[in-house]
Amino acid sequence: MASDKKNSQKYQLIIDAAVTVIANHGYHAAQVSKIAKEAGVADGTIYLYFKNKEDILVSLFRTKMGGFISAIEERMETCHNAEEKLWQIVQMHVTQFSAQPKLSIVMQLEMRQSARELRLQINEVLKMYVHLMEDVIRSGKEEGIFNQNLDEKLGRQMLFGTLDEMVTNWVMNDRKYDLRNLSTPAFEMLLAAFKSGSLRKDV
Amino acid sequence: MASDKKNSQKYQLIIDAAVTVIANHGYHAAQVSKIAKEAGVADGTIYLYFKNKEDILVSLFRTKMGGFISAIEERMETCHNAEEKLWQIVQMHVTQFSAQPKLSIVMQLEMRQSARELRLQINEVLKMYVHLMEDVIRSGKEEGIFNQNLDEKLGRQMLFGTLDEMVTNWVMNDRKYDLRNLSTPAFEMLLAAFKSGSLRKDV
Amino acid sequence: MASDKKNSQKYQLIIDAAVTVIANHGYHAAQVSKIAKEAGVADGTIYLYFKNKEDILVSLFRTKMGGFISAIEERMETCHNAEEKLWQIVQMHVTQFSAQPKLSIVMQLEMRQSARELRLQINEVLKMYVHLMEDVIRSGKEEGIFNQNLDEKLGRQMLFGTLDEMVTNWVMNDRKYDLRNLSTPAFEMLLAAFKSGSLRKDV
Amino acid sequence: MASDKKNSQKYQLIIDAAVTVIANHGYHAAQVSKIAKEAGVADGTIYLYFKNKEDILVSLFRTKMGGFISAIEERMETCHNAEEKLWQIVQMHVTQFSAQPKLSIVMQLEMRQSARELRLQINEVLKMYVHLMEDVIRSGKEEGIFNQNLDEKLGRQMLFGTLDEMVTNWVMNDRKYDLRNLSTPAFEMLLAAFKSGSLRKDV
DNA sequence: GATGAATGAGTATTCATTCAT
DNA sequence: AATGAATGAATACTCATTCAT
Repeated sequence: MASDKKNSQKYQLIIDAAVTVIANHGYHAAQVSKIAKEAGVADGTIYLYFKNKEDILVSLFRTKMGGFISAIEERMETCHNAEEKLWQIVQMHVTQFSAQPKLSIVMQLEMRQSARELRLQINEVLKMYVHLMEDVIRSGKEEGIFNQNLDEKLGRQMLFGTLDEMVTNWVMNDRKYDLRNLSTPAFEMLLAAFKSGSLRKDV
Repeated sequence: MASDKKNSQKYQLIIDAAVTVIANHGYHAAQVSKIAKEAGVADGTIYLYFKNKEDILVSLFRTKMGGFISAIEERMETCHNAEEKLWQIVQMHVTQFSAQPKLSIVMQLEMRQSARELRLQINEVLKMYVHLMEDVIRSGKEEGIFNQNLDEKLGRQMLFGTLDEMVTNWVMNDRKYDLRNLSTPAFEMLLAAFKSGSLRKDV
Repeated sequence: MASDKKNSQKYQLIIDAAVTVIANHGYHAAQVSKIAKEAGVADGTIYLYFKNKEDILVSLFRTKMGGFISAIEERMETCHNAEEKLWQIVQMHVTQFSAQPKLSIVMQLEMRQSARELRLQINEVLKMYVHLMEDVIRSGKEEGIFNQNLDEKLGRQMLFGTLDEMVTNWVMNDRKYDLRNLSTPAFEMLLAAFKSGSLRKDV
Repeated sequence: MASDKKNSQKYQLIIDAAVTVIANHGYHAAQVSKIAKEAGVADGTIYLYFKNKEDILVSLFRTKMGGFISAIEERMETCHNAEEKLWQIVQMHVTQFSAQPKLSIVMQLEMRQSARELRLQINEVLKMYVHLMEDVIRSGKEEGIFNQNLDEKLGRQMLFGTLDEMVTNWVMNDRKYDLRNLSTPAFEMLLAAFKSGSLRKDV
């Protein structure tokens, strides 16, 4: 039944309405009634598809971030080594946010204002992304491309932290510049960082 | 007069009470009356020292983050080159948060839930830190240590993004490990990243 | 839609509850929650029908005073000259307040304690009554019944001031006597006053 | 001791400060601290001269209205008959308010917003004025100038209601015109009203 | 499935008054 | 007498959620 609902037309309709309302009015002004109005349904109808307001937001995050990560995972399969994979992560991360300005606002600025409890659920979704990143770093080490001493968690923190800060800055500056221009230099710096230890070791 | 108040004993008392309450109960459960009780003053007394609730939080951030940044700036003066300065930023950032667990929770998790308006004021304070970081990167380029093509803003985003993500992960994992152990590998990776371009140029 | 709400059962229910609460407890003790309880609805329901507390009071005044004035205007149409009209004003003013003791308390004593802003809106409603009175005085002059030199505004001030003071005194004396007994002598005095100049002119 | 205080310099200083503050900021914005500041004394000092805030306002009313009524009573003594006395009341009432714009605002608009309890004490002060007016009407009847059937209370209500409404309208219209110009026509109308019955009796 | 009117818990802030100095 | 820092009670309004239709 849950799956029935998630495949239903209105389920997506309501999630997209939530994205629009949050992007336009901000997280704190995104009342359930406003989302219902944007979706063209009655307030009560929301509760036929979602347990409560938090469920809308978690579902929003799961759906959108899920698609985001899936797209990257798909690309991974075409890659021959960790360097290419790293490039795909950087490039896809930047490209996908570039292509969805409304979603960028919601993800980078507004949803971060959410309560602790919701943030925990968001983190559950992000774990997939985290694992993906750590897998790439691990395989890079196995391939001998990255420094053998590279801490996988620290590497992932640098990778995610850098990408996240890049996108956040871009959104906070009203998306005035083309974020995609930063993917190549960012990739090169991250690559150098991940290789770094090895360089010195060679000496 | 404003300075009188800020130097007063109770001003700090109330700010410290706010840190404690937010760390213990979370941002959304931090009612003014709870802060007053923790500080051992009457609710109304709060308003002799702060304009409103938002003012408590902004002052908290300004005071604590101001001290944080000042401590780093002070260290800068003892450094002879950009590499040393970068090390000081990484090391001090990590050390200062390590030493103040309650403040870490407040800064990394709770205050990010604040409303847009408050976050704008927080960003004003952070600008000082951003400038400090960009200054270091710029001087590193001038000294020929960092890649001449290194984008100062992108470099700063990587620096801040990495440090911020490191601390956030540490806090979210209940500070189970010693954050300071990460400062050396993080510094080395960042240094390699900032030098990276130059290596290729040498070729 | 606004009209839908104003015609709704609950709109009137709440206004009548406000009259009762204000009459019984006084203006300053008339909390929204008390009005809601008296009306038998939840606090929040009030805000489905009124913008805020002030809106309840303005609506109360507009509704009640509007009906009051309409009743007088209706009677005006049956009158053949200004003297009859003047009589209707005096008699209806006195009769209507006599018939609604609770409303008299609210109008004459309690609502006058309202803040400046609310009083401005009250004055807007009263303007209708003022115009009605001035129209009668003007027509009396045109009919040659009242003194040609009679200042319309001054005449209206005497008419309203006298009636208002009569009702206020009656309410403040706990409505111990029959206010309607004063309508005939009051009318005769006002009539003499309005004619007065003309008498001397004849000489 | 009470008399000591009332004769003290600061007692009057504080009352005059209250008039100024209420006239400038309105009744509801006239906080004790604002009055203290205007008077140039500390908040606590107020309570050495007045029991509480209400006591300031009652004292204000008693002092100012007392002087107002005394001035009229004094004039009464120079009058030879009720007609002259009536003229003095009308003329003095209008003249005294004309001469004190700030006090007019306070008396006619602002103090009427006061709570029921305060209003009762104000009415106590006004009783002196009421008696004065009723005395004049009674003497007018005894002198055969006014209608023998004239109800003293009703007559007084007309007299006070008319004067009060005249002054209130003048204040509400920002004192744009010379109120004193209305004293003669108002007097003539009132005189006619008070004589009225007698005219018909003569017939 | 769909509606939307009704619910009611929860909280920042002001300001008259006090009292230690 | 004078001060002014400290007190703490009191209240309108929002909005997620329900449920009768």
